[in-house]
Amino acid sequence: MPKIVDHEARRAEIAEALWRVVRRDGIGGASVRTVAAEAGWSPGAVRYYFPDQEGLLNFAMDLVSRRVRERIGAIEAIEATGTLTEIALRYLEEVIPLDSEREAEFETWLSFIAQALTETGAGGLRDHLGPVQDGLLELCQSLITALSDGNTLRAGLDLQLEAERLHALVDGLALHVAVQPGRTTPARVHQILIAHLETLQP
Amino acid sequence: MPKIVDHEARRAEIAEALWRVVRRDGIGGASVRTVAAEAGWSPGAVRYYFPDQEGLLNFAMDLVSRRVRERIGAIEAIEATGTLTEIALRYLEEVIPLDSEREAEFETWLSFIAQALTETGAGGLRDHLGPVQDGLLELCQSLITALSDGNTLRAGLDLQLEAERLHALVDGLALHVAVQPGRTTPARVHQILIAHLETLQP
DNA sequence: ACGACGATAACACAGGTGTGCTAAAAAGAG
DNA sequence: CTCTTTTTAGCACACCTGTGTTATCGTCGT
Repeated sequence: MPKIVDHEARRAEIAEALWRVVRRDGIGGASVRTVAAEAGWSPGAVRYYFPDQEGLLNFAMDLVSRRVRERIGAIEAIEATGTLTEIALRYLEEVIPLDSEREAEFETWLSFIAQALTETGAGGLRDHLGPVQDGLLELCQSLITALSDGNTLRAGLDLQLEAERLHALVDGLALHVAVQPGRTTPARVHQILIAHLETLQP
Repeated sequence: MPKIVDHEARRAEIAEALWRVVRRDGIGGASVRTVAAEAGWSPGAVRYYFPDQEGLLNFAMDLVSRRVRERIGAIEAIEATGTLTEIALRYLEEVIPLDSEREAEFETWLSFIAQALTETGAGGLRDHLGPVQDGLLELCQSLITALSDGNTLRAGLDLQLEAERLHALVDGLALHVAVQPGRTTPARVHQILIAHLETLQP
């Protein structure tokens, strides 16, 4: 029997190289050859795992999607000390790109979004947009629900609307951090999120 | 004397063709040839007005930037009837992509952002990011200030922080409209903005 | 040792790209 | 009409792209 490699792991490794290329040169710079060079293999080797580049791009975007949702799922196990608001804050900051790793992830994701929006109808990159969006929205929903159940929420609020408002705020902050990190600093994001959560309190 | 054409107008016309190509095929699809075909000229003609494609891209992005800021400036003349909150709402909805034209503009802008973020340091597309961002932030600032001066604002609010929070909310909503127009409808955006402005009232 | 087969590399081809250069066309002044 | 300058089209070159095909390498069970 010949050498056996874990295909899925190898594909993930190549996809991560794709991310780095996309972040460095934009999505247009992600050719089979450049990705192969970034990953440290020959173009032929890359094409063994991905017959065409469309499949490569799709896999890479899907992998981002899966990683993001995994991370959102993983933070269920976050430290549950302090007030409910403090806990909610900790959840949210897990999602906003405040360190360089998540910053890279968000910028890459932004490139994917821009590319996916050019495709009309479903069936390509566009299919990966919804799940990530949904994951973050569901997180916001469960946070709002938790605040509500803990009587940490003003009465008479529309919970669904508040979740969507929080969701938009979080994505907007993430975008601002990416575009103008000098102005929208992590500390500033912290302040704005605190202020927002406080306005939800009784 | 030879035929005289308005260079600036012709460049703008070509830049608008560039936008259409970017929106349809992504920024990678915007070559000198494709843009020329979209604009209805020969590649040579396009190259007469833009010596290289980097200049073309820069001009096109700068033109978006100028147009957006012009539009923000132009809505100073908006109808000033109703409560201050209603007026503020009308301003904000002038900025969020709720019709197909501004939707196209926003998607194109998103592609530019993604591409600009790949460039390290200043000097390229990245220079056009700040001004647009600033324009929208300043609009939010003046709206918050107007609400404050009109005693339509809760006491004790940090005006600068509220402007930034509103700014992030607006950009997040715009992003959500672009990514999931099915879920984030214009009517929903309207509701969320109203809810947000109401939380700022005394 | 050997052979079989998964994994990798290499090459070939047609097509698209940016851009430098050159020839043609158009249009008003004299 | 003719000349002059601006504007447009066209061609050529080297380079990069995706992908199909073919050959080589490495590793293991026998």
